Amino acid sequence: MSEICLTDFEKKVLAELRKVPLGKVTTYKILAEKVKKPRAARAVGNALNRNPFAPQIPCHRVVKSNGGIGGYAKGIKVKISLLKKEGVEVKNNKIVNFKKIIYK
DNA sequence: CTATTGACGACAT
DNA sequence: CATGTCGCCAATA
Repeated sequence: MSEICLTDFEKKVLAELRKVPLGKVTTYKILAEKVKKPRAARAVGNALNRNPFAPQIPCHRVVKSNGGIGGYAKGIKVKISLLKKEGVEVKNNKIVNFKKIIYK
């Protein structure tokens, strides 16, 4: 029954996303580099958007390279709430101490 | 195959 | 620091 409904690209992105520890965040660009496609930050965002594993995988821990929140399929508000719940401070749609909690 | 779209990034102004 | 423009990549029609 376990049939792949995702492309290789998406599977790789999700696999790396799982490694992000709680209380930390990563970026679309870093994720793209992890899948050996450093210029595919945009495609990474698309992959997460289409990703059927919404809360199962920490999609909400992915933010923009400049510390911005980015987007979220269920709404940016929910994304911020989840981050705060995990101890990540968010102010004016930006990650506080971004460089200190970023996971590479 | 081409065109369009989108949870992006870097740079210019 | 805010906004606009261009480039980049994968998925979809």
